[in-house]
Amino acid sequence: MGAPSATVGATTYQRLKHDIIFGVLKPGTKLKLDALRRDYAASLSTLRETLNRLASEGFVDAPAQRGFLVTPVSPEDLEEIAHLRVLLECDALELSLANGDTEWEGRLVAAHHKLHRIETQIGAGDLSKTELWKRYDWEFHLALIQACHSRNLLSLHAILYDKYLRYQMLVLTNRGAAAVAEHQAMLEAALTRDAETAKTVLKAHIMNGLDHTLRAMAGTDSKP
Amino acid sequence: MGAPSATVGATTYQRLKHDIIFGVLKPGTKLKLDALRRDYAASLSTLRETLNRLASEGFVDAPAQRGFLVTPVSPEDLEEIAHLRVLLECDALELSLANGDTEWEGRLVAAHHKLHRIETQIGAGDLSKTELWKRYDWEFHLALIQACHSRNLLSLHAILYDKYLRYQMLVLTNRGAAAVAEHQAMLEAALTRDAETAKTVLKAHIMNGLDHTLRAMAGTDSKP
DNA sequence: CATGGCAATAATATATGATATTTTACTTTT
DNA sequence: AAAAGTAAAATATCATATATTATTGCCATG
Repeated sequence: MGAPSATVGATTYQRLKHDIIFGVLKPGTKLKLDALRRDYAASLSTLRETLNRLASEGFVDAPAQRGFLVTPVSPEDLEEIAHLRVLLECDALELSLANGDTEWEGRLVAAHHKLHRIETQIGAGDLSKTELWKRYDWEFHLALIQACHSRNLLSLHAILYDKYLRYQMLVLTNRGAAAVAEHQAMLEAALTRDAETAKTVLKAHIMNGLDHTLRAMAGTDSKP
Repeated sequence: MGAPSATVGATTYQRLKHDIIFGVLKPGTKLKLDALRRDYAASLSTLRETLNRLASEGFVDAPAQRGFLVTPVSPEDLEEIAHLRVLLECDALELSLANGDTEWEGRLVAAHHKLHRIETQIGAGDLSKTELWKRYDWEFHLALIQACHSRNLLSLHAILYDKYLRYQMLVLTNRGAAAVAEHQAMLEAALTRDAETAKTVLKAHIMNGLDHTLRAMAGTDSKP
């Protein structure tokens, strides 16, 4: 039972991407192929294939002739990502509210329930269950837009969500009650098909998170 | 002079991508590694790296354990792509009009001039200079949004433009005078910083192209 | 003491060949 | 003609080899 063992390439891809997003591999880190071969138990060819994919998604930089490194971070980059996430996710949300059927509503309610549970359990300081919490956050945001029926839109959005997430993981803080209320408001607006409200709250939700993360980044900045 | 010979990987990437976009490799074609090795004079490793990159950009499909194929086409996919291109390019255009300086205006005027020249030379039926024409079209659309100052936005847009272009190349027709007028209108709106008009025209420009291509696709459809 | 240049070293890009698995094609059987 | 089983082709992965390119440390020169 469970997923039948996937290919080496696929698991390496997931592990590397995970480690970049969750900060195991810090921004700017040089990715030396020999070291990676040990750590990820994959051959050179497989690793290079994986790194090329991550490079084209923007999680890895591949300057010509000098290998790979974890894509660096910057406030400007985060702002761009947040901006794009607002643009795409709001658009997808509108489409989804227009198309979603009852099945979709069911999945949305379920996703929100799980997210709400863990959000209220965790509280504003606790960071022990971060991975699970972020998974549920992802599932809720995905559920919201899933009825947009555009594979292209969904796959672009997934990448942006992950890039945004990396910055959140970098500063390791959470906004607590405010975010909970925003999720609640989005659920309600979605169920009543109030696209305008839903979009407004979503935009605020993302921009507040941006603001929060930017402040935290400035706080932990290396410059004194 | 000229670009110093790039790496094998880079040139293979460009050639493969070009051949997919311009229909040398038809949608759905199986990409057999052995054959590619001959045709593109690259080793297996290099080819697989390239194909993985193209896969993550969506030009190639890579179903688990059964190699690679040129991503198939469908009217739905084209509609999604056109929709996304409108969304991103209009947003970028607005930002660009807000930020562009005189240098930017200069590059824009130059790009339009080249495009206009070749557009009026070619006429509605001629397809001999297609590649050059499309290059100038790209340069003009890029010039319009280049002052948006968002690397992330520009790189997403570049991929969408290429995907849209593949469909246009697939049906090999052009809209003639109408498109010329739209380009002209966009240039003027851009120079007068009239973002609303520019966006409206741009949206119409893309949607008209979509419509045109969809009709042509329906016409050459394999089903009788 | 700084600086420019050069050799030694490390790392990368590319290529080749080998093996285990998996698909696909084909043939035989019922 | 459907099912089953086998042969052939293709893929995924790996180990290794070579040429090219980047990096580092050292030395001479100013």
